[in-house]
Parts: sequence; C-alpha cells; structure tokens
Amino acid sequence: MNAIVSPSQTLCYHCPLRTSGAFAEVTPQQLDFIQSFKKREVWGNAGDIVLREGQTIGQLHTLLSGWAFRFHTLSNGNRQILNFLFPGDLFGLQEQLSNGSPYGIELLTPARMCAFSSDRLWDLYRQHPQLGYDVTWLVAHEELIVDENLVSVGQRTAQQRIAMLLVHLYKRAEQVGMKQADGWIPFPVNQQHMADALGLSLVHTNKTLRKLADMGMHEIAGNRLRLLKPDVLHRLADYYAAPLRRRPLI
Amino acid sequence: MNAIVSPSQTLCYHCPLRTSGAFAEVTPQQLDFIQSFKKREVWGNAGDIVLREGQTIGQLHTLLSGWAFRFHTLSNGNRQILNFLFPGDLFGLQEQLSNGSPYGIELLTPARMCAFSSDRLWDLYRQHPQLGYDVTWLVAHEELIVDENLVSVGQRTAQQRIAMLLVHLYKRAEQVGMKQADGWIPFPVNQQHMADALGLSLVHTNKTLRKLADMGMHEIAGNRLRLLKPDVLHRLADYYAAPLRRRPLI
DNA sequence: CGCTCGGTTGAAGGAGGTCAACTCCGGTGG
DNA sequence: CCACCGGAGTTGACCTCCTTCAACCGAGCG
Repeated sequence: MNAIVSPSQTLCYHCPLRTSGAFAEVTPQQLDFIQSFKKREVWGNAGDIVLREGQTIGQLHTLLSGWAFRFHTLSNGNRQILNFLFPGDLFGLQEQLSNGSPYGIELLTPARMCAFSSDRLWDLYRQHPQLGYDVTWLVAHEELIVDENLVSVGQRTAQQRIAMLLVHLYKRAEQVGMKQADGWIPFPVNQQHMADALGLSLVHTNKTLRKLADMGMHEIAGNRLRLLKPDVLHRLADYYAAPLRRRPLI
Repeated sequence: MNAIVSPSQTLCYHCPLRTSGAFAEVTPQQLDFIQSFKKREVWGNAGDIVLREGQTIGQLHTLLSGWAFRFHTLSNGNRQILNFLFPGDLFGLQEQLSNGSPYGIELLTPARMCAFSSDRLWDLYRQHPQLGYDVTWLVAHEELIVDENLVSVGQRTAQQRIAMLLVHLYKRAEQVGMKQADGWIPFPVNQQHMADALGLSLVHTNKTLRKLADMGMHEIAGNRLRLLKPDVLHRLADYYAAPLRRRPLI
C-alpha cells in the first residue's frame, strides 16, 4: 500500500459521507461494529497507485473522499480502466478469490481511505448479516457498472462511448453530492484516462470529445465538468440506467 | 421466466455437481438449508431466454446443467454478451439493485436450473453467514470474468480476443468436469455468439477464427472444441489468469 | 526562461466493418 | 426419395472508423 497513515482519523460516528444522506442508514449496533472494523485511515495524492496488480495486502478499503480508478495492465503496457471509484466505493475484495489482486487502484485526486482488516470480514458476516448483504450489494453494483462499460466498449461508437462516460461520471458524482448549484462537478479525469476507459486512442478521444463540446453538449474547464444538453447526450449514448435504491456504506 | 417446471426435482443431497468434487464442501446443516432454500427446478432448451432484460421474477437461479450466457441489448438491436454461464453459476441477483434485471439470460444448450426465492435470501445471510459470504464470492468471481472481458474488448486485437475466449471457455468447461479424456469439450457456442461476446463483426470473427484453426491452434467440430496448442494460445492472448480457490456452490 | 504535461490538429495507414455471394448440412414436407 | 429451405460457416471486395505518427500550442512551474 503506497499510502500514508493519516494522523487524524475520521470517526465513523461522524462520517461525513453518512451525514450527507446519500447512503442508507445503519443501526447504532452496526455503526459500532463498523467503527471497530475500521483499522486505520490512509491517504494519498493524485497519481498514487494505492494497490498494485498482483499485490496482497490483506485489507479492504472504502474510499472516503476523492476519486480513483480500477485498472488492469497488459504486458505491452496497454491499460484498461475497469471503472472509476467514488466516495463510498469498496475495493480490495477480489484479492481473496485468488493470489493477489487482479487489478490495481490509482488515485485521481488526493484521497482518504478507510482500511479494514480482511481477517475480520468473517466477523462482519457472522455478527451483522445485514452488513454482509451490503457487501454483496456493493460488489453486485460494481459489476453492473463494469457490465455497462463492456457494452459501451463492445457495441458503441466512439461518440456514443464518450457521451456515455460523461453522463455516467456526472451522475455518479451527483449521487455523492459533488454537484455544485451552478451545475459543475469536479472532473479530475483527463483525456488519457477517458481513452483508457473506453478502449480508444488518445487522439481519437480528443477529436471526438472536441466535437461533442463544439456541439454544445458539455463543457470541461479547470478540472470541472458541466453537462449542457444532458438529454441529448443520453439519447446519443443510448444509455438509460435504472435508478438505484439508496446504496449501503461500510 | 420462459421455462418449464421440471417434473423430476434433483435433491440437493444428491446434487451431481456437489459429488463431482469441483466445488467447495458444505456442512450438513448448510446443505439442509440449501435444500430448503431451493424452491423448484426448471429447465429449458437451447435458445430459450430464461430471463428477459428489465424483467423482475423475484427468484435467484443456479445453473445446474448446461451452458448459458448473460447479455445486454441496445436499442439498435446490437447485443453484447457479458459472460458465459456454467453449471454452478448464479444469476438473477442484480435485479434486487434496481427495478428489473439489467441483463438477459439465454440458454446455449438444454439446461436445468435451481430456483431460489429472493425473499429467503435474507434468511440465508442471517442463518448461514458462510453461505452469505459464498454468495459474495460468486458475485465477485463473476465480476472478475467481466473485468477480463472488458480488458479483451478494450485492449486486445481480434486475434488475441478470440484466442483468449477459446482458452477461457476451455478452462471453465474443464473446471466443471466437461473435458473428455481425449481433450474435447462440448462447445455449443457459434461464431455469432463469439462475435457478440468480443465486440467483433461476424465476418471478421469467422476469418480470424479460421486463421487460428489453420495455424493448428485449435479444432472445432460437431459442437466440440479441442485446444491443440494451448500454451501458444495463452501467449498470443497475453492471458494468464491466476488459479482460483475451490468455488462455492449454492 | 525552459521544461513538462495536457490538449489540439493534420495526414496517412490499417484493422476491422459492411455488403454480397456461395457452400454445406440437416430438417421437412411434397 | 428427393426438392426445398433455413441456419451456420466461408470468402472476396470495398470502405470507414479509428490508430499511428508527428507537430504545435498554452499553462503551470521550478
């Protein structure tokens, strides 16, 4: 884990995510357990790889603040971004399935993460079945997102893929309360990231994104994004995600 | 659910999958619960769509025998195969996350499925935390496979994608004991399926597959597949999946 | 003030898509 | 028994979307 243990630990009782109202409620007992489950808090900076492919760290993490992404690299150096991570997203579970994590995690912004010891995951399932169910929910939800990306990369044109990615990221940022009153969201994703996520070359990503911006679909400036014609983007992308239940947070 | 309730129910106590040794062991108590959890057994034929996109059926299913695949269709009719399903694979969980299943399930062969009532899933987590953990395992494993597909479709050439798919399907079939002594496995996947799974056109899939066969990499005949140079295929595909722990079965 | 990083743009080439035709084979019905 | 049909596989010709290569710009920064 290429990250620093934070001097100031956020108490789960005062978790800023929980109080935001974006996540499902928990009982006091569950919150007690989550607090005891949390081993420590770590942070890192944009560009830090906090989990390397193949690495085993024996810890689960929840992203507490900031943006990150999950990726896999091929031997020729090409890398595929599997999905982007937002506050509340869990990572590190898959390393239990085989030997070492099949993917890496890199930060897009300065970020804080809550670390949980994998050893105690079993206690979680036994003592708090609801939380066990929530872990399943989070994994199933992440799979849903990867499914959507696969559909994009397999079946959509470059223009559709980019439209879809913009809409998707905007919506996810909005869900965790990142949208400003004026419609801007922070947007730490550069064109190389978009290209890696969509299976496109950097150059083609640039030209296509430029065209969408010229069409007045969106605006990206100063690491922020605003959608000007969200409905047209939805139609272009042929992307209509069903609304989700309130997501759990561990 | 476009499928028939089977007249002859397989008892979990005599589950042919369990006795095959390909799956992790369960305690007698867990097996009792699984038996009580199983609501009925259904079957269908090749080509049957047993779960439609958007449908809500309130049931989970485990594929008991046969092959199937999970897919998503776009409004232009293009469809992406997300992953192939083998005996022991669970499906139908995602419909809990939102309104209706975000994907469809179609059979590639005649198949039997065990149906479980989603309502009782909660009992499973509460009464048998280990089984709850197993459900998470299954979902996380499926996500792993979708991740691999996404890497393929996003970053690999057509030749690599096809090599990867052949190797992957061969290995999965082998894991559930479908490999014959002479090295053949049943192979109910046609070129259109491969194209839909890999984000390629049917024509290009055909030409590339033909070339690999001419290179002596593999042989497909009579709905069976045999790998002649598995090591070369692995290298071509740049695909080295880590071995998994013995998978759970519910 | 030069360097680097991210974005932008043009030109040329190639991997893969589209269109169209043909074969083979099993099923089916006259 | 055989003509017909539809599905799956095969192949060639052409085209286009996207990649690759290359160069340039502007902003931030040491």
